[in-house]
Amino acid sequence: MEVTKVENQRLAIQKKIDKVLCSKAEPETCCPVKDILARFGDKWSIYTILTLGKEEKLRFNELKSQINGVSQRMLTVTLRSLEEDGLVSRQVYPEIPPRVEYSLTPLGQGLLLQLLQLADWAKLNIDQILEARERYAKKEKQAQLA
Amino acid sequence: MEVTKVENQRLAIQKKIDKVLCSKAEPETCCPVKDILARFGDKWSIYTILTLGKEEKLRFNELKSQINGVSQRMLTVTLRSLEEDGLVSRQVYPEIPPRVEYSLTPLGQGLLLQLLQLADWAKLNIDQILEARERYAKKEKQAQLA
DNA sequence: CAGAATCCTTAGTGATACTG
DNA sequence: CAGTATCACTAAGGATTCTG
Repeated sequence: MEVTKVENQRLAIQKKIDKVLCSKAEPETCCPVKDILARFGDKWSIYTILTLGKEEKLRFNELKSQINGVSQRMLTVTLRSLEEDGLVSRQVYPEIPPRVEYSLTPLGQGLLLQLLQLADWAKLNIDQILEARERYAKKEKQAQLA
Repeated sequence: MEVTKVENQRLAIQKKIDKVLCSKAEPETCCPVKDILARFGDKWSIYTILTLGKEEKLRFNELKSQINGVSQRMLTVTLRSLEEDGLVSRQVYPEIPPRVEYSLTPLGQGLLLQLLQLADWAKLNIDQILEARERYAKKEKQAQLA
């Protein structure tokens, strides 16, 4: 019985993978995971989403000062691409000096929750990963000596 | 009552973000999410993990033929980095011709589950994202005409 | 078969200067 | 303030050739 259960779980996973992993043709829009990952797989998107998640509404320079190390250019590029995907909304107030407020859309908030879940897993397993890296580094060293 | 509940949820999220988002110093090892994302934010890692998740054990060329478009070099690089993090195990059989079998470690299987969860979200929301992109493209076009 | 090594192209990123 | 435009650099990725 137990064995069948595990077996069934395995099959369910394989089935899921098959649906997610469209192996051929159209590299775009075909694999939704890949497409989503491309959104925050870059250097600044995660930080931007997390920072906006904390504060609800932030102006350009507020974001820039809270995201440590980002350049003006890259923040602009990142915000544009997030806006393009409907994850961030951009509210322009036609004043002088100009004021622009950024915030997460409901869609962006949904993604934020996914990121936080991933973060839970990451925190739970980061030590294992760091250990694995050390082990690997040691093995490398020994291989070089030989 | 309802309001307080929502309010509390919001605070819980902000707290979580604060823990995940270490804003200053040590860019490495400090933000676990970023660190994990760097693992499969690249071009081939996800495909590799998903493909290995389907088949349990695969040889180098089997992987290469199943991951559509990957070069020999990039597959090697990807596998090495996944092995380094303890996500993939590499079993060498000292025969002639050589045989090498790759498989997910328990840690890698854990990450696979996370990826599949993300995939669920992705599939659920990909349409909204695509719509947002179209809307954005239209707005861009109109702005250019003006 | 499973790669290592090399070279080359280009996309991502960053610094700087300028503008409504 | 909130950008845009330009240039320059680096690293990711890919094509090819060679090997135990």
